Amino acid sequence: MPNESEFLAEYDARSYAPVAVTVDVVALTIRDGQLCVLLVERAEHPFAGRRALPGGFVRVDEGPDEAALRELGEETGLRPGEGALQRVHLEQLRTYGKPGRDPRMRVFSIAYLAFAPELPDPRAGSDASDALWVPIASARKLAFDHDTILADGLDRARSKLEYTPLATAFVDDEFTIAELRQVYAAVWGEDLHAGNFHRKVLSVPGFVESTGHTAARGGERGGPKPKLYRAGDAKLLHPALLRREDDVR
Amino acid sequence: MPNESEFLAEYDARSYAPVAVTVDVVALTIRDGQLCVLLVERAEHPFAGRRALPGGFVRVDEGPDEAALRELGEETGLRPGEGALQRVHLEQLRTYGKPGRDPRMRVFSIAYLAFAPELPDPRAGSDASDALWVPIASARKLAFDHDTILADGLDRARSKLEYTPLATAFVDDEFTIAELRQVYAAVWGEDLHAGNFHRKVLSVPGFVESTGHTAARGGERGGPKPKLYRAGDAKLLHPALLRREDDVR
DNA sequence: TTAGTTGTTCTCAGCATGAGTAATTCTGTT
DNA sequence: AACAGAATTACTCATGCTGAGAACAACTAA
Repeated sequence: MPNESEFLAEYDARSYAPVAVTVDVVALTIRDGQLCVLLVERAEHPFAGRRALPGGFVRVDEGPDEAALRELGEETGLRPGEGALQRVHLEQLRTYGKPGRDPRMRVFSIAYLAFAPELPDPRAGSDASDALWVPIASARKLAFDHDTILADGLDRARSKLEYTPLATAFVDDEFTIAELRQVYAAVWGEDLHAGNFHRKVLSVPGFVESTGHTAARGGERGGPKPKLYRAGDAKLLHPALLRREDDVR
Repeated sequence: MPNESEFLAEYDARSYAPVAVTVDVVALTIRDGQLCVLLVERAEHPFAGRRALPGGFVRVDEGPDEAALRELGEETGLRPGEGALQRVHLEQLRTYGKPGRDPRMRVFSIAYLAFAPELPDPRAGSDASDALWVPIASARKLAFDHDTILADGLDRARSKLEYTPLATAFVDDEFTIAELRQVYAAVWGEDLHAGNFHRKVLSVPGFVESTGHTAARGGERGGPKPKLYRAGDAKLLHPALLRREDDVR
């Protein structure tokens, strides 16, 4: 059996194949009741002028998770550890690595999915000035294979709402049941029965807990002052909040 | 704006960081009612003598999916396109890339999950002679971070049985309801109520379809000759076949 | 004040589930 | 040849969850 140093030598030889590993982030938020994704306009070749998911190289000293959070912070203009950025939920989606997906060289892209409450517009004049929130209906013809990545991310987001309390990542710390319902409506693209949703949310253990507070005022067009809730400690919803069969398609 | 060739030059400079991309496969099958995973014994440094998930480098001319299928074929001794290997279901699990997870260099490993019907033992004397099926209870202390990858794979497999017809990937082309039930029992590690399972499987549209045939003989210890079914065309089970809440934990 | 909207709670029928029972058909053994 | 044990399949029944609709009160905008 060869010794360890011989193996390391063989390794180094193989490793010099020109391979890059990047992260791309599908960052979702809800603005004005619409599900939106964070996109950047590419200034560089290839696909200059086209929109793309924010992303970049994974540095030698960081893991993919850290790289994704860093990229998200850079593009939104929020500092890591800064308020709103701490509330985002980040999870790995999947990795895309077919030969030819980047015309420059072999690139493996680890895609991430981020759920954020309503964030401020990326700061003008900063590095992030080219980033913007785009309603998903308008997010088409993206650079590289980012259309596919976005579609996969939306699929994942829609099904995660069913069996996890992730909808709470889209709203503020204190929220009303109606706000939570609007998250489901925006992500699933369908209206939900207000009464049944109310009953369901309150009956699933650990989904939400009461704050005892009441909102300062009712809805814009009327209605009583709703009660306020915060996220519970459940990681999984039991029983789940399932979509209607026709919508799953 | 710089032109494209200037960008390509900048790219080449960055790309020579010593980075490798591999695939690792969590291949599951059921043998004698036990859920088993395919493992190889490492002959080389590091972790020589320890067991590990089968895997290897993604070649320059292939995508990650192809690489995973090729590795699985090499380790099981089955040729691609050869009978049993065509029936395996293969899906990407997630990518592991924390610095230091491989002591030699920076390695990103794209993990795959494979579901296979009972496969023959890897051929002795072939390249795959060091591979073997191990009951998951005995698959511990694996090389690298493969314990984590295996655990993630099992989580995924268990929850996929709930809402997809993937259990049919563990059985032969024609199977009985009882065989299907034993798949669930083995993967979830709990016994299921035979009557309710029967009713449920037949009531979910597209899960199984009748072949009209009947098994040649009853169970080993008695019982009538069961009817035979084949997998239906559903990709998702509606309504899902949910685990009891206590088991999800 | 009025009209319209919304939060919240009920009611009710339908469906799915978990648990148990029973008829029937086998296999292996006495 | 008979028997015991076991497995498939089909039931029943009580319970709980769901979707749909209705009711009521609280509130906003006009």
